[in-house]
Amino acid sequence: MRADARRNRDRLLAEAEAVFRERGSDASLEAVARRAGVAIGTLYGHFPTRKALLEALLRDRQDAVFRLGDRLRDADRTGAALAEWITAVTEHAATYRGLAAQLLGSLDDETSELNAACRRMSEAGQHLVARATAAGDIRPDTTADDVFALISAAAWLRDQVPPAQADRLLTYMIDGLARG
Amino acid sequence: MRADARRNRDRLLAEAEAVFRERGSDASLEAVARRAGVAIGTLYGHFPTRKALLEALLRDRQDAVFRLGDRLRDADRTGAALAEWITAVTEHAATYRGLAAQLLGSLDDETSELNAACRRMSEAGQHLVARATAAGDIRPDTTADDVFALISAAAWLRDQVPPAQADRLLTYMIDGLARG
DNA sequence: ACCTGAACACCGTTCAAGT
DNA sequence: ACCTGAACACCGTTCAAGT
Repeated sequence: MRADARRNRDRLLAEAEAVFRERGSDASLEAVARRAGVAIGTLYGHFPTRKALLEALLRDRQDAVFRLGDRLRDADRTGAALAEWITAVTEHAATYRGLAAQLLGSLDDETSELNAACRRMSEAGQHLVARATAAGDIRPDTTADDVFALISAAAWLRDQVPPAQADRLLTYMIDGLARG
Repeated sequence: MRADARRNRDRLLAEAEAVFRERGSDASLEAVARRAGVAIGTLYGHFPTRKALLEALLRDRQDAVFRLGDRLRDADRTGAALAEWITAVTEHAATYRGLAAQLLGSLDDETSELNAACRRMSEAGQHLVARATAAGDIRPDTTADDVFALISAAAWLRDQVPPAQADRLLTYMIDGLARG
């Protein structure tokens, strides 16, 4: 990759991060290009879709989430492990306003650049759900899709209400999952 | 109100209803005006903001919700009454994609044309929450704002996942509220 | 009293032309 | 190999001019 291309790519990612944090993940791509000091076509050259740009932005953060998933795989307290997973992924999915909807919508959309990441997250959740149901820690009919959807709803809430309230409501949701 | 103005207003409401159902509550207002056969200025003349248009669209449906609120005011089983209220308002808030966010955001925004409706809904909820906490049917620290936020999250979910799953997750949330 | 539609500012996306 | 920016299609919102 040419040096100037690399530099443009890096600047685009940095400005996209800033703009998405300020205005949400549906913010203007023209604004991102403008702030990065490149033409709009350069943005499209590096990231053909908004989701491709989002995927690149989330890469590093996702790795941390997956490491947590690995660490929780064999935890003794399966209910607590699932709760910790849900809390971490909720925070991840609330990085930018509007991201939760994109992630939830990408789980079943194979054309989405976010699909692979969503599937990996869902599969990590799947394992934790299976262990928690086997241990009787959560409702027996719970699916990995349920957990992914609940996480998305909690992440959506984090963008709409004060953090303390969002945390409390997430606790309610997790408890609702536990109730048999 | 002049007869032609009345006719335009009615057509605008009918087409907005259709367009918002198809494309969500942030659909193009130009498309609404186009389908109603009037100029875009006519739409703005009748409804100065998108929220004003939404408010007019929701009026009838809201009345039904408030009647349910009145009916539940003195119910014996306060937990069940609150659950019924939550279910009904969730359905109401999921009428169009994107509406839940507008409603939740309008609760504390006095400049929003939806503010009055949100406050009325919140107050009806407030009474049911107070009765349910007094009876020990739900967590004692639950507020009317919590319930409104939970309803919004459930409504948001209804636009993202299949109805059966949304119903199941709403049950989880309501149970989470009940857990002491 | 109400309607029209041009005007302005803005955006998503593509692609021919440049370096 | 990559970048530029004009081009096209679309939208939100306002407001002078019409009826």
